[in-house]
Amino acid sequence: MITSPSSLRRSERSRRAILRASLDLCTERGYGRVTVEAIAARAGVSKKTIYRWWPSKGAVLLEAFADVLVDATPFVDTGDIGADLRAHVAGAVRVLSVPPFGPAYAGILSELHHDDTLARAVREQLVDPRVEEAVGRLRGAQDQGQIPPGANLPLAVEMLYGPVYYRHVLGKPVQDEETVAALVDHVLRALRAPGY
Amino acid sequence: MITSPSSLRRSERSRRAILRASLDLCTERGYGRVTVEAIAARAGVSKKTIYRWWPSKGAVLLEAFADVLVDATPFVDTGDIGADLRAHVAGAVRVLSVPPFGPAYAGILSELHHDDTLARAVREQLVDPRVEEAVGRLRGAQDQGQIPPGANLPLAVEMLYGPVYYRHVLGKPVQDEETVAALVDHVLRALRAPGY
Amino acid sequence: MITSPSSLRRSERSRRAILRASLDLCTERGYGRVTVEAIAARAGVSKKTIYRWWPSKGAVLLEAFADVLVDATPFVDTGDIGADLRAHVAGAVRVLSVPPFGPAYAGILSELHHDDTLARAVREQLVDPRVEEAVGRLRGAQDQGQIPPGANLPLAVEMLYGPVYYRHVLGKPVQDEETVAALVDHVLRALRAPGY
Amino acid sequence: MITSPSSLRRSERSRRAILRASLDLCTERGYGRVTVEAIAARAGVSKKTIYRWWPSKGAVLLEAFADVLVDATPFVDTGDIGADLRAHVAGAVRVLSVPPFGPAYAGILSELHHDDTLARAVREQLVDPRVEEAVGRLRGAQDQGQIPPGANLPLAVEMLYGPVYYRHVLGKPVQDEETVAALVDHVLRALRAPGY
DNA sequence: GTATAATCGAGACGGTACGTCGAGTCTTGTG
DNA sequence: CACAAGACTCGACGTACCGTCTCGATTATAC
Repeated sequence: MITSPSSLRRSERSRRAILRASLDLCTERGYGRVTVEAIAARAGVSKKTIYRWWPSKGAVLLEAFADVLVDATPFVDTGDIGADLRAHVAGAVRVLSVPPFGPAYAGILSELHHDDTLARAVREQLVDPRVEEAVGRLRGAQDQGQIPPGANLPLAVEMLYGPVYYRHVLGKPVQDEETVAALVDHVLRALRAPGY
Repeated sequence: MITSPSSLRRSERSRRAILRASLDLCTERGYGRVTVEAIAARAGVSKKTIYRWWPSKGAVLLEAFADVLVDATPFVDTGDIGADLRAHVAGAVRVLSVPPFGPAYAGILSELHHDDTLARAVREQLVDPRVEEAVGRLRGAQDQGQIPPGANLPLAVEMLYGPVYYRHVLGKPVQDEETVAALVDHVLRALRAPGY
Repeated sequence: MITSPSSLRRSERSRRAILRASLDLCTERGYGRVTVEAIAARAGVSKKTIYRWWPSKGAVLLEAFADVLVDATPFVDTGDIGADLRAHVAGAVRVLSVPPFGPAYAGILSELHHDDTLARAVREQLVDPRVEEAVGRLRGAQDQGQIPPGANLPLAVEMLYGPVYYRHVLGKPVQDEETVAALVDHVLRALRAPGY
Repeated sequence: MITSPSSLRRSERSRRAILRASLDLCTERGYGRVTVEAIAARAGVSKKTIYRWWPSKGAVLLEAFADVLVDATPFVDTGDIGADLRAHVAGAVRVLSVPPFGPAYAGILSELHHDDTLARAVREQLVDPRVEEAVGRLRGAQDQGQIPPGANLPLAVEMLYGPVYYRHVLGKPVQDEETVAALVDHVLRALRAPGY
């Protein structure tokens, strides 16, 4: 976690109340109206306690959000690379379409441009692991001959996630499975097309 | 425009000073530290004048940003769809890599999730026109037989812009022409691959 | 009047609308919430027109108020100095107890301490004439032997008006005729008591 | 006090700095040009702290003013009611003629007509105690036979304070001891004259 | 009867201050 | 010593009026 002041005296009770309150407030008012003061009041916690363990409200919500996303985007190898990619992306899309997670993540993303610490945390804890898993799965498919050698796998993953983020940020989130399927289909087609 | 009180009495002098000041401040301090107060002070203008014509600082910066982007992403038909798409996307990427436009646009995007008016303005003034032009150019290529009939052109455009936004939002903007070229190449390959 | 830019082209229509609007607003909202902008809007008049003819909102209300007060505090000589003083003071008290005049006058008084022009206008147009009339009437009574020679008549008048202002300013205005009568009675008794 | 959030955690340091700054600004600029912002800046205090403990700038200045006035108008019984009243009123007159207290009090009075809370505070903290003391002292003199039984003592006190307020509000403050002496003399004469 | 010049409505402008909000820090007293 | 409570400084918010300043569009004499 981003936390760190190293202490075992930390109150688990307070931590849970804070994460819970921040998600509740996000549901009720939307990310933009969540404030550290409101979280503290709702959780029955001192502002100081929040600042002691998290650097910003974005970090609080990131922690509250991360577990959910990790659970929702498992990565398995069924042998069918298309099915596996569809399941993976569909998991993310599904989480983002269930309040408060979609708005919360949009809110977190909105802080990245002025909060480098948070940006690094998001990349290291959320994005990179998922990208690497996806690249790894693609590489497995490549080894099995389902994808030509020399294919630009990182770019492929960006073509997969890119539209999801693009539409989420612009407020027209991807909602349906068909779009996910079409996306995966096109990416795989690009990789398999002649030209490498 | 987002503006509204519709008046011919509006001071062009003030308008220009405001747009200029907002871009300058964005360069000097970054989007997050630009405030309406600072814009007003820098432009030698009262806050009321800003609030009279724009609903938020995001709207001010959007207007300041829009002209530049429009100029930078022309759309021509050279007969070579690949070259045309590369030129178009590269124009956008180039603008976003020149301060203050990259940070400014990241900042604007960061406000969309809590400012629906601004979100609509961005879509209607910046995103949709560009997307439609790109779709139109692809349709032209389709008519000439360079792309199979039945190809999912809107999805293709999202696969083009998606990664650019994705990386811009995550703070790793696309900077080089090779990435743009590879992106366009993959998208076209997906469209042309058998399967439609 | 305080006015003056010397012109016969002045619109009587506007003048009346302004005075009317200012009294109406004073009734509805209280003096403190009357603003030049509101008067202009209510009267269907440009702010510039108000500023052309009056230096401040206090001056506008003074003009609206002055006529009323002058009519309400006539000064006659019935031969009975006590009755005359009672009638005079009671007239003022009566005006001040009818909205909007009481609050309006309290409001005007409240501006005197930071508006010397207005303070002079109030003294010269409202206070001094009334004081002088009262002193004159007392002097007449003195000539008739109802008051000893050498009595401090100006002080007597201040003892008459003083409590009225005192209570008006402190928000406990004199309302009843008995208080006025007692006041006049005591003042006359002071003047007639041995000691001069 | 007017204050209210009732706390022992209140910073005495800030409170003193605020009262001091408000009086200083009143001296330098006059009551009308004192603003909450200026008080905060001068006192090195945030506006929030001022608004936390006082409802308005008038309340701040009232508190700053009250101590001084209380000290300046002691009430003693020397056995000579005339001398005692003269000393009492002269004390108030003297305070009001020393900047910044005269202008400050005029300014406070000017807010009473649109600030009921402040009006009540002025009456309860400043005016009523002084009036009651004066009435009490007169009653003592009455008991000793210096004043006839049945005399209207509250009215007498208003005849004493009334002219002081009247002239203060109209910008011609009582300055000299002779006027005070004459005032007291007339009031006592009224009380002692036959007729009760 | 027209010039012609000031006044009119409307309302944008640069300002100053308002009173509120939230950030992040600091202090006090309790368990 | 972490905690809750909450006061503190700071800086920005968005609003309200101020008094000044163009703008045409009426007027209403003075030619």
